[in-house]
Amino acid sequence: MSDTIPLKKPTNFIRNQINTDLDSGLHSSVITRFPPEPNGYLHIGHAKSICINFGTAKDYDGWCNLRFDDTNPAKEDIEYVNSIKKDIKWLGFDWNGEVKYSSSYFNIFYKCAEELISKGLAYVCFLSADETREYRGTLKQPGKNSPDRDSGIEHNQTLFKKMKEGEFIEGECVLRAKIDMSSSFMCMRDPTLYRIRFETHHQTNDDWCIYPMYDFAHCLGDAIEGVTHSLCTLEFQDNRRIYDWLLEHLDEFKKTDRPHQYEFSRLNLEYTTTSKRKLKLLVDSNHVSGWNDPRMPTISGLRRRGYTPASIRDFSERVGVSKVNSLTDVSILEGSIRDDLNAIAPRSMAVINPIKLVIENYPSGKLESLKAAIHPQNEGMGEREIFFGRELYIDKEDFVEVAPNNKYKRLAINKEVRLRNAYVIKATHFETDEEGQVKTIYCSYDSDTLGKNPSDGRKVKGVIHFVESSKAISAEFRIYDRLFLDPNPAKFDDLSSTLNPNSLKTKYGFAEPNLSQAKPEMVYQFEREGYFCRDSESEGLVLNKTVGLRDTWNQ
RNA sequence: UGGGAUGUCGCCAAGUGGUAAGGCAACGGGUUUUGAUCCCGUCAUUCGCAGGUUCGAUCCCUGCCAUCCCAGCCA
Repeated sequence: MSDTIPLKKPTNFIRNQINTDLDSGLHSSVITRFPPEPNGYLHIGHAKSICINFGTAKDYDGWCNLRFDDTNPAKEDIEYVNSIKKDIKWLGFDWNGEVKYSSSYFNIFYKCAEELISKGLAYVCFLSADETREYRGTLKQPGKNSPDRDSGIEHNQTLFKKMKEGEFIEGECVLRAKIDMSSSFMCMRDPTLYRIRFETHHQTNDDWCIYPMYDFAHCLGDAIEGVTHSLCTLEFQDNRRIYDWLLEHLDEFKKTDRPHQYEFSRLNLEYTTTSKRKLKLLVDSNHVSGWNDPRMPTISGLRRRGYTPASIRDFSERVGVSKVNSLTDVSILEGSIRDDLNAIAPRSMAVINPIKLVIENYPSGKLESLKAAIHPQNEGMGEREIFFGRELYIDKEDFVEVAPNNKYKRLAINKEVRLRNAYVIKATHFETDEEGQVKTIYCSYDSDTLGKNPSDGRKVKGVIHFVESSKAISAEFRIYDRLFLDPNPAKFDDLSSTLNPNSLKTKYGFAEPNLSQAKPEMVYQFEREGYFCRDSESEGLVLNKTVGLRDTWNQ
């Protein structure tokens, strides 16, 4: 799956729009952009947006710019620009040319502001933040004009220059567009274009003390870069009015092929949150070990958990693009990762809840070296060496004293079962400890069943996995579950009431000896258990469970 | 009577005046030294509701209903 391009392209409203624009000749190429604010780590929701922006551009032989929307130095940090670049590359996308920054257009933005002022379309307003709010009116009542709204053009030119020169203190005044204080779109009631911030910016240092607002900077950045289709999420639908207004009122950008904004619905995934604030809370309160905790829906968390870039791209395609508010079933994500991993993950055996099994008719001291396929459906992946001897470990879950019904396929007393890649065995008796827990299982094996079925025609239905005790290596298994109990944690202001106390279970068991060579983030399929990858932040052999195998076994 | 959006199978999601794609999940059956994979099959007389236009509507019109977004000098 990893590198195959689907023959059938998905159809969605964005592609329909692009097709229309290409057919009409409005645009001859497709240019998109992914515009993260460097104030946090990327998560699965961003991944969807990345796939849409980069993926769509690529499919149309266009390109996508990576543009950091860094207009608020108070909240942003270089740390995030680095992690964001890393995550996008890891997902398998390349941006066009150099990384772009809104901040590198600050000079152009400033000139645009001057143009607006000179056209009488912007003014410096001295209302306080509180007064501005009062003047704005409410959803049902119109606002009222600022006292500064009709001050002269030249006066405003001087004032704006003073703002830039640092002659006003933070909050003393702002530059506002002169649009319509009675507009039904709140964002059109003379929106703020520039505010004063005496902050050092990670790209422009102390060059500026005035910073543009998102609504002002975004459309201009798009226009400067020649973006054709500016794709964002639904909550910006109202903002489209200011986006269009600005581009229509600036001489340089009022062109028929100017950018247009289209909004799609953001990703909501069951049992997870994509709220940066809530994610940060989980980290700060130590409910998780960090931003890359394998339970986190961050790109770095998914990566550490064993998700592959291909699986995330596939997931993005499976959920599609629309304008409907939705809550996506986790099984769609799990389906994507299982499909990818099933195709590429080397097979291995590991015992997570070990219990000793002794083969009484197998010679003591004998150790056999056996071959096992690395991938049963892909011989090209070769074979691996596994060991077999008198004492093995099997999983507690694979043994009961008496089988509950005739569909039961695991080990029970007097029942035969195949040891995966090895012999058929039959359990004879077992020992328990003081608490009555099964401690050791004794069995006999049929020496004539290696690589073949019993010659007398006996049918052995069940297959269980094992690992030879002297060669096995100890391993820690981290079994993850959803972080929240409620499928829609967005409903909760306080997430603590819906936190899943069992989102991490640690088990100590054994793995095949060759697992000692496992590289971090390399995913294996432990047969009958699921997919696991070696943890990238731990010293010993720590295996993170990516996802289990599909389990259709119902009693 | 603020405005902007959205409502198609349990979850995503195409379609659009000609009689409902696909994926996930689920459920049957087959293959199988992973209860996995793979294969085959089943799964919306119906498109939020109610009217209307039409030979014919999920698609057009009208009216309802439900949900989401907007009153940062955040993005």
